Amino acid sequence: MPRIAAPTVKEHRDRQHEAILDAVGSILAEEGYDGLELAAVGERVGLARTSLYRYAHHKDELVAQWLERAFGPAMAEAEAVLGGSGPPADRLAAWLDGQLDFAARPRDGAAARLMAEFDHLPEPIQALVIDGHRPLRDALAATVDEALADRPTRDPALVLALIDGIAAAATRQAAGGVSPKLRRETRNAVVGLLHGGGT
Amino acid sequence: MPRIAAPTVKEHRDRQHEAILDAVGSILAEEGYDGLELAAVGERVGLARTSLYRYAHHKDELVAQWLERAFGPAMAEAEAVLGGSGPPADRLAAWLDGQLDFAARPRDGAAARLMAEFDHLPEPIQALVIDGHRPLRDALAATVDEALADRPTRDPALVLALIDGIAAAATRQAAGGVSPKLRRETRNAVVGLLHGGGT
DNA sequence: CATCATAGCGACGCTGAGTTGCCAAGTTGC
DNA sequence: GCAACTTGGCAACTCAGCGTCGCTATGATG
Repeated sequence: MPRIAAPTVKEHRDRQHEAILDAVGSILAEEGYDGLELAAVGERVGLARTSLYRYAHHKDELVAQWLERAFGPAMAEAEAVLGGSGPPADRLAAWLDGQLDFAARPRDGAAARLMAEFDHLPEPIQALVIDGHRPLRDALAATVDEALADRPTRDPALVLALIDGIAAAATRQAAGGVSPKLRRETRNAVVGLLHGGGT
Repeated sequence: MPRIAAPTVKEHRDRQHEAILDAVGSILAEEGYDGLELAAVGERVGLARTSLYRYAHHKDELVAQWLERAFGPAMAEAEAVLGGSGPPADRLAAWLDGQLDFAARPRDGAAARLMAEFDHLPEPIQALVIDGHRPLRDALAATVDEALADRPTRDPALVLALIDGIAAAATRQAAGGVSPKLRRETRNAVVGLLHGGGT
């Protein structure tokens, strides 16, 4: 155990782990997923590339850990917003507002970017993350169901998919900053999607 | 020039090229972009892996060629639809209809899948293809501008981005078949996005 | 028929992920 | 306080996949 810079080994390990995930995040923000190389991660932390395998079994696991750390709190909050009280359309709009804020926070730029590109990530990562997302997906679906409860001709699953598309597009836009216009257009788009609709 | 199975060399080359792009397409459909390996492409065509470099400088160029072949006609048609006559909202709806039909054609499943995820493809591919897409993007933007011409408070760029998101989400849904409901929900979503809006 | 152009291929080099065995430095039990 | 144990770190290795190079065989060209 060479070079320990913390009171205890356990603590040292925690710090290193944090530093590694920080490096992963910043590289993801700068280079994107395809530009993420373990050698670069190690270099930023001051570790040999192979030492990273003490903290994760695979490169993708490192990314998954980082996603968990980055998304965990925001997802919990989003779930709370969706599960709150008030008209479902308002809750959805509030959720979207939160998404935009999250995407706009510079520190979480990488997170937002990956969220927007989720479909393109390698299968294993999707699989690793999808479980963490399930509660949020369920909350979203439930809220859309509720919003459309008295509109039997609407198709909640499709509406949910379209809201998803809007949210993804808006999130991408928000990476460059959240303007009032963006907030308004997005909110109107979602609310319109719920209220508009067919016969 | 060993083993030629066509009247002329030129023709032989064309056939090989077609066969290679076919192989690229089928592998893309089966394995996705990340699962595309030149060795597999070569094997399907009956060529050594390295021989593929006679037809493209890089792996990504092969993908770009395939995209061009796959999207070219559909893009031209989409451009024509958008540039047609009638209310701009109707033209956008018609364009979306075409997108859904295209995505639902089994033979073009891989193309539709990649189109839906275009934004998430690796940078080099985007760069290679983006030029081919520009006319369509321009036509889309122009149509949205036209649709919002008498609504000075709206933001055409943002609306376009959101329509994009809806189109992508709908295209993904359409890969599993186009139901009347999907068609209706999608159309309403886009039209609502144009007509709804702020103050 | 001599020359040229080029499809195809095998050998090679490079990069980046993952494995293995060793060492050094904390931790633990007596 | 020392011996046994644990574990972070690392260098050397393997492996997969992309791209390059030089040669050969064969069709085109005059």
